[in-house]
Amino acid sequence: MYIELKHLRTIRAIHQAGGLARAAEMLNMTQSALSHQVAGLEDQAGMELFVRRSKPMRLSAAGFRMLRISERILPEIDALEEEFAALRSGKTGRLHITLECHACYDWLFPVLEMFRHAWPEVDVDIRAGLAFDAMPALNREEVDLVITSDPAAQSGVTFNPLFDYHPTFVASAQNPLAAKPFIAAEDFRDQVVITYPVGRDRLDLFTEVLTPAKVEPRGHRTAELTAVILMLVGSNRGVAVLPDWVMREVRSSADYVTRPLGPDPVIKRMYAATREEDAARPYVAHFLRLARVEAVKLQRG
Amino acid sequence: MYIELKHLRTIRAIHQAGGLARAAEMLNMTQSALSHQVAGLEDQAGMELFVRRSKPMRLSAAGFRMLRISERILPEIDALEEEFAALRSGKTGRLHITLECHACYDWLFPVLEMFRHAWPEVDVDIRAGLAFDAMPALNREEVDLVITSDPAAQSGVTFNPLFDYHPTFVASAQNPLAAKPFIAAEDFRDQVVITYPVGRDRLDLFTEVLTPAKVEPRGHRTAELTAVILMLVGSNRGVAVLPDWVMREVRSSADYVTRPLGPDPVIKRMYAATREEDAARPYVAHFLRLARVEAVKLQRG
DNA sequence: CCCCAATGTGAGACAAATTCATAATCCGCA
DNA sequence: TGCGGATTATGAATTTGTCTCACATTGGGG
Repeated sequence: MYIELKHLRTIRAIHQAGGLARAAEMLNMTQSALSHQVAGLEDQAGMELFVRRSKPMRLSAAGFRMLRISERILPEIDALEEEFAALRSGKTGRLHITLECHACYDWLFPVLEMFRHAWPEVDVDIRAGLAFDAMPALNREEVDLVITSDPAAQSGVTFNPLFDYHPTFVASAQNPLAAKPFIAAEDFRDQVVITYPVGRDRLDLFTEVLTPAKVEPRGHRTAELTAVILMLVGSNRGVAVLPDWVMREVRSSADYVTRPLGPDPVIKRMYAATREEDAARPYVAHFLRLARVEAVKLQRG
Repeated sequence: MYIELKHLRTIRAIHQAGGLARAAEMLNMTQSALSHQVAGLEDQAGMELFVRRSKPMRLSAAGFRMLRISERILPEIDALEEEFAALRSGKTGRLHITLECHACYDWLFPVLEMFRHAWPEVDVDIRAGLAFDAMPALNREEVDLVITSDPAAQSGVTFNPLFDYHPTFVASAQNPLAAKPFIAAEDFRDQVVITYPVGRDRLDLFTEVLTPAKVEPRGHRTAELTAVILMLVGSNRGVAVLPDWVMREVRSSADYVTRPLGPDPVIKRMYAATREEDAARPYVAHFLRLARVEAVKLQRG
């Protein structure tokens, strides 16, 4: 027995219109077509859905059950169609974000807060756990936006610059390196470095400084949270390299020193990668604008 | 845009099977057919419901929304189909009852109580208010069973006998008529009669006694409830004619007297009218059996 | 880079839905 | 009770849609 939505619409229309002929008009078809359709439906259902003893035909008991189902289901379908219309017009959609930049959580949350307020219909989420190969996930539409500082050119993907930052050295004021005006690769040889627990290829300290100079630090420990890293640094259990804007609170503290990486200061750029098709969506554009503004605020302290 | 259940089933199948080819197999069609169908659906939706960048194709964000709707709606349809199967096999159905016999409420409720226990799936109801032309309503399938003592032969309707009863005179022990062994039409000429508030053509007192004898009682007042009628009779405000079994509690009371209508005692038969097609339904047959058993119990007191 | 598996495409076959024309019913009214 | 209008049913022809077959195309893994 193959009920279709067409049948539910028919049942509802005949009930509402109070007769087959009027219902046919309502559904933009001939009375004959509807009559054939009803006959087919009753044949499939194996019972009469209408009472024909009286002339404008009416629903039978079984027909009423079907009507009740119709009245529950058809509005849901209508809602789906509306939702699709909204999707097409760009008023709604999905924005699932993943970060390759571990420190960026601090900066992302306020952005998302503002965004959700402006686009309540958009399905926002942060997808942790697949940060390792974010770009393929972007391609497969598992996520819609990747925060990354590594713009590996790729067809179909747009890298939208967000802001520039300096990977910056931070240490306890007690640390001997506090005496130096800038920090070079060699300086890390007898230091314990503290990083996020991710691969070296995704840590500025390694990609920009240590790996090119082939320097191995004395020790390496990891911490999930930026605040924990700074705490460990503050108690001189190690040193770290973090984006400059992460240290906005620490810079004014007497317990810490921050130093540029040198001799030439390293400058990196953070990007929001999106699929090309999505870049045109209004809410994506709005997210990027919000992100840039928020980043500027952060850097100014 | 015309979404159909077919499409919802397709979306669900492709998601479950994890690919179009396997889904096609699951739905008993060729891969090609499903491909065409999906293309048509996406065309109608005006957007891609699947991501084809990866090889076994997966749902896109929009596709997932449709999947969620599918998972809400399809089980309801399955439930409807099961319900229809039950209707066909006679395990379930509707039993809307109307009474032409006003006194029968007292007797019907215990029957319905037992019936609901035995057939919980059957939609039972008592339809008041249309008692005036119950038989046409039976024909139009507005009700499914009519309790009546007037078997007006009619095509398509079966009258199932339930029990015989005597319309019986009841009066206060103070009433002069208490002295008579039986009550005749003439005896009512100086009495106030108390009846249910329905037309005379549906009151045994009139149809069987007064109207044939062309006797008009001194007065006529009405009451909705049997208990109220008996109360009024008890305080000698009038006399009444009710089915014998209604008086089971009153007969043993010293305040009342009950007398047959005479000289020849009137015997009437109560019927349950059903449409012929319905008489075969198992739950209808069961209801009739219960009704007869209960009636016997009542008459024995 | 090639091959396998998965998906897309186009033409023709087939099935289903629709229409047109007309018949059969029912309803109300005189 | 019979008549006219309204309502539904039916049958054949036609249109529309869906499926299949055969083959092209495209990713992904070795």
